[in-house]
Amino acid sequence: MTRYTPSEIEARWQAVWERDGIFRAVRSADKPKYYVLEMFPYPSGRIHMGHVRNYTMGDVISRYKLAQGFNVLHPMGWDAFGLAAENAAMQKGIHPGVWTYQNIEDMKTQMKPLGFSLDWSREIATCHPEYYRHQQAMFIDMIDAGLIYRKNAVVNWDPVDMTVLANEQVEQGRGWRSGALVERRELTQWFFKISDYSEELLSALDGLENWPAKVRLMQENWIGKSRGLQFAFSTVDAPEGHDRIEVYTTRPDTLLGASFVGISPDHPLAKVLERDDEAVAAFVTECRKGGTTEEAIETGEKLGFDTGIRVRHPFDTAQELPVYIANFILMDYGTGAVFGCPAHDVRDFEFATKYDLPIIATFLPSEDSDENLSEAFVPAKTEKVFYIRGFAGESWQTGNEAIDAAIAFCESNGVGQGVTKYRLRDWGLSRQRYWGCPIPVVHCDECGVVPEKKENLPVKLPEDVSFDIPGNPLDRHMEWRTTPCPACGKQALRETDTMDTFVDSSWYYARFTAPRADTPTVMEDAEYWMNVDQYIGGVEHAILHLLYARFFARAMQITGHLPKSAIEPFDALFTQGMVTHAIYRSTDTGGRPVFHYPEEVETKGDKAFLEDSGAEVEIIPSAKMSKSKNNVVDPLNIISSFGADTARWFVLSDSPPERDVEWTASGAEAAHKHLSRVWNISDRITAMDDAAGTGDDDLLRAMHKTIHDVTMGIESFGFNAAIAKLYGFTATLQKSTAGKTIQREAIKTLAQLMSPMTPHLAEDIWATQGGEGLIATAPWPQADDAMLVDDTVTLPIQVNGKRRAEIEVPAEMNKDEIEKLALAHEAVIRILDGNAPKKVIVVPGRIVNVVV
RNA sequence: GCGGGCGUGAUGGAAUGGUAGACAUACCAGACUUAAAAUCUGUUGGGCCCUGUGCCCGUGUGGGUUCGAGUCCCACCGCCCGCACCA
Repeated sequence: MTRYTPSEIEARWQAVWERDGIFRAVRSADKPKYYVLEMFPYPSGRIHMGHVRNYTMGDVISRYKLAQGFNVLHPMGWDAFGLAAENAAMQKGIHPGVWTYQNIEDMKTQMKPLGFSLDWSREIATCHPEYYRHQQAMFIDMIDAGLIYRKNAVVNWDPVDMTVLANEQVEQGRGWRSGALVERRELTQWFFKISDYSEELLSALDGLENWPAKVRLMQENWIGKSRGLQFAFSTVDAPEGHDRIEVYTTRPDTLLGASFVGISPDHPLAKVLERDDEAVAAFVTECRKGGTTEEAIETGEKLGFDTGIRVRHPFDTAQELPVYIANFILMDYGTGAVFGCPAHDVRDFEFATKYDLPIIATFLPSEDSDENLSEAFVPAKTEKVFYIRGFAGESWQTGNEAIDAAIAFCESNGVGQGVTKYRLRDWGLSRQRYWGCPIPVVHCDECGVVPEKKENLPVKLPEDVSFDIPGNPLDRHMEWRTTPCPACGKQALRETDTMDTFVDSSWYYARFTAPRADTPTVMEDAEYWMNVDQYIGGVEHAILHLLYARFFARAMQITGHLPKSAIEPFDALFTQGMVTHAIYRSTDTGGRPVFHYPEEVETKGDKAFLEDSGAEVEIIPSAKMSKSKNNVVDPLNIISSFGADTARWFVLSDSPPERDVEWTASGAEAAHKHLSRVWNISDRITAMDDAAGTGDDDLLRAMHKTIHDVTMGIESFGFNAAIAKLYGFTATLQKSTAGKTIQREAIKTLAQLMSPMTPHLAEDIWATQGGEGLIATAPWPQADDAMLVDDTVTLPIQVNGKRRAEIEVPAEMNKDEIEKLALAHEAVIRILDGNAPKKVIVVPGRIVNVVV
């Protein structure tokens, strides 16, 4: 009897895999390729259970595909630029580069014991000049291709991180990392022309069948396509140059319900008025402030200022509408001006009520409805309504029909035109930070903004910087900044902004296909390895990273860095859930909450007690692992006490992969127990003598069913269900009295089926039982269809849909005979009580239903 | 507000429209043990008559489609997520 000692076998097999280089990906024309990628980590220095879960899922796929004979690419790298490194530099006085590279080393040593099937020879770090020099080269190519431009823009300024944020990085008026209230600043910034690809990025979503519908929908909403009418009101008493106000509306069918025109505080007309009128200036200033105060965001009070200017209604020039400056109108959507139709818009209704403007219904739910509305009437656009002030189409029609008719009518009468708009803005990429990829341009007094020459790349970050003063140290580094102009050779200054770190992660998947190449990519490699067949990561990247990466693949195709076939870089996407843990809380004498680490707590049933004092603590169920709540479980502790295979098995076993899984000590122990049990079975089989046993056929049938079920489970990301089947088969094998040869075949197959999840244990059993070569490269077992069908099947008999009896029949028995048998069953006869059945439904192999 | 998802035992969760609760946890009982741990075995949705190889109810609530619904359709309730003054 030997003992399962994961620490010993795991290290041993990892060494063998590394020695044989079996996970090294080499291009090969005669093998189908499979590219599996997990979202690469930020090198914080510590791996956590979320990493373990994410990379274990990828590893299951990778090992499974390898066993199926695919040429698998499964690389790993580091999303290594970012603010945390600078914060560490400020707090601890360590250079961001030193901190980052040390963290990478630390995390690698923590990841290696998990035994992932990674090709470490392709490792990349985005902060390495060998990575970012290619990013700089592509940046220059993209400027040439017109995909990047510079403009003066009002930007989101994070006053804590002292940098600009993209619109996507502002959440409810706050910086996504710092949580600080974002201010508005006007700066000259670099932008990717992602908005030019709005339609393309939207319509291509349809082709991403193997993406979660949820993610596609989130992107669709984010791109925010709308169809509407753009037209101009002519003004009365307006300042010069403003004899027209362009507006955009998605509800042109409500044009006859217009009662005011609203313009943004940032509208050009508002800016003109602001200059000459103190009251306007005061109001506009208030609005700008108001946009970012917490109170304004919460209450959302609609404020307006009557400019005194009037506009003429396009259909009836005698009708004049007032022009308000309103705080809720955004300059960067549509034209920065709207017409208000209070009857059919909740916000306009609120505004009209406040400023005593008319509320004019254009349509009603029925012909006899009251025209005087007490609240805005906003039915779904697919609902038929009755138009009392329609001007195009039928009286009874849906909103959509009316909108189409209204646009057609307006176009043919010279009132504006139908326009499609998108919510998606261009992606501002400039960041006023040190630890990022330098933007490779030079500012020359003579030549203006000039891209650096490609032969001068990389523009490397200077090493000698200090972080004792807030702001970007590059600004202060005159020696680094001063450089000859690439165009005229005169002394000029480098750009000190660096790129948003989302740029780094927008193309790393492509770099992995040729990680050491002198060019950003190599066409043959990209053509062979792209696309990523399976991408796995957190749903938190559903919009930002995945949208940027999709855009970047297109931009790289245009600039000749990716083949056309790779413009949608991720064929299949899987978004996995988090690892959660209960929180253990007590209160101190001052009534403040105290959070206890799981290892300080002993659980008994549904109660938990502190190990040292025995005091009971409150259990708060399942929350995301968080340092502030002390509900973290360190993977390293789990590996040292149970082994990597246990950690891997457990994170897959308890919940479907797309959902959160709660880490529990008992669950981890159960996983470990199970692996020991498998080990012991293998041990027992080894010690068996060769005498014939009983039930060989039953064991083989169970084995083939398990092969079938587990294979299906892995294919469909049903890892938890696959594991349940493996538990079942283990129990069967444990009790089996079959002969040694058959049991040996069964344990070897079990090891193979487990090998994607618990590769070390599987490898060891394989070797012990005389498996050929490594289990990692052994061909995946095939289920024999003939073995999946039993000779006899148990059919439940229902009467009126309720189960009443069971019969055991030969599998190939025909319907008529089954029906006869079922009707002859005593329970059925008793229930029928002499009555003839109305109908008997026989589903062969499934069920019999007798209808009375 | 708009969009989407999900509601199944004490718990995590199984279930191509076909025996609801697989598998695991927890609990309880038993074997082994001086004892404990470990290991192994067994029970566990609720109720009724406990006589069964018995009957009734049961997948958030109410309705519908179907021979048959956790699964499909409609309405409602609850929870979760995304977006949000988007014209």
